[in-house]
Amino acid sequence: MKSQEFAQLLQTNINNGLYSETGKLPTEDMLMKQYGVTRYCVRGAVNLLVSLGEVYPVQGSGMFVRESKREGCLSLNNTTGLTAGFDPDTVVTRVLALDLEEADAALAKRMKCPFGTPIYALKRLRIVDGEPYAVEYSYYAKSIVHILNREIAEGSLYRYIREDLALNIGFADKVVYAEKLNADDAALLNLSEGDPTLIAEDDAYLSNGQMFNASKMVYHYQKVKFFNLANLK
Amino acid sequence: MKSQEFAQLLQTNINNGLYSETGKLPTEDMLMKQYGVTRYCVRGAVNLLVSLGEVYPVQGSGMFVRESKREGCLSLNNTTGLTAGFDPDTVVTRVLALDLEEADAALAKRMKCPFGTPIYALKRLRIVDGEPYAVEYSYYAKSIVHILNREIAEGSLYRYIREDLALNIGFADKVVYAEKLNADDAALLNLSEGDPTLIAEDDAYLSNGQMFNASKMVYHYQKVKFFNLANLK
DNA sequence: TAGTGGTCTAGACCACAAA
DNA sequence: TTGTGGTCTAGACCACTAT
Repeated sequence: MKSQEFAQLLQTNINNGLYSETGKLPTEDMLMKQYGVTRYCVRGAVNLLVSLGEVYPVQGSGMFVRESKREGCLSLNNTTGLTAGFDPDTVVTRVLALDLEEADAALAKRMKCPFGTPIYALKRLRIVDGEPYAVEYSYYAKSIVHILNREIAEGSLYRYIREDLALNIGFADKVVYAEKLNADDAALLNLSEGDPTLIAEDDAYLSNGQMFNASKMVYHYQKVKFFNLANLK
Repeated sequence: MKSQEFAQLLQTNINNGLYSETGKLPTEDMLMKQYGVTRYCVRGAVNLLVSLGEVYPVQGSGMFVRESKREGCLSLNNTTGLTAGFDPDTVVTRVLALDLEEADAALAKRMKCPFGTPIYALKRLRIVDGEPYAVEYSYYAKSIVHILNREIAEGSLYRYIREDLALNIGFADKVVYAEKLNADDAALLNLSEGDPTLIAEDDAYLSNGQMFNASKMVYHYQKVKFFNLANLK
């Protein structure tokens, strides 16, 4: 069994509360025996969970579960966009605009591509439980996401890219800040111009380092919080 | 040489632009030869840098530098509070209040400690380049941070805890959101009541899992952005 | 002192990318 | 096909915690 699979197994155990009585995982030796895996595998899996902020190891003492899932918060570490973390049934997406453009200077810089590169430009309103949740402005490189139509845009684009296009999503740079809402976005979010809004800008890359997506999410400030489990060592 | 030291060395090289020509690190074999370290050490170091978002590996191709340091943004992954990432000379801290309290029900819950536990309560105004930057409300467990006075509070508390008290800071849970400023904080930040503000709440733990600090940072929304290098795999 | 996690060695073979 | 990173084995010893 690979470290990654084993990490998934441990994660499932944690989520099922298997270790909640003591708050700690079995020792490395126990895990090796229980699951018939090597120490290499155990340590690889634990390292993954540590870097995800799920557990923390204390030398000489054990490996402890870090129970601090903030309910209803969006994770800053694992997700881009929005669908992950919500029941898909509760998310409705209204496509406000979808165009195929050729990158001008600004967009070329934003997408780190040559001038004139074809780029899909998309504007969506994300609705959760019937309430407007975020306005999303996003761009996708046509060279990677060859086909993008309204039907696809009404679903989870990340699911589409990962599963239907079979591309490996790797990492993202995020910038988060607060701003005053403009009139347009305020109207879409049922808020007033000048109200606060929480903004997240993402640059997303495939695991081979190709940038495929830039987006700006304008969140309803009363409905969205981000959480992050940081390692300060 | 330990993996961690080697990661530090590689990080320094990256920061010095040693790899900026090709954008990639030497191969594992090269690093082993150049620095006389084992593959174990190389891979441990690279894994660290990957989890920090500094590099990304592409199987069969190489290890690439992820150049996206956002100038002037605060990192969400590595830091709590503020001093890290600024030239200490440019940061001035005004202590607005410092009291030793016994935890009431709310504070006991916030600090995950028993009712009545002694807690330092601190309110500070952080000033960067002469401009108000953030209002900070923070609590420190006296059982861990035994002594806290105005003189100490005017400096970097994390430096104090790490270096003077020789404690190992481990990790933090962060929650980030936007809000309307209240009149008090607005006055301190030279903004208006009802303006947006970016809030970060941190629960910080020693590496043995003891919680020692809870804080709420009320940031000037025009001066602060957060960035985060996320791994989506 | 015993238990537990942290580091390391010296190999081997697999999976993927580029030529 | 070759080079590169990914995974793994089977050990050994070190560093820290709890008793």
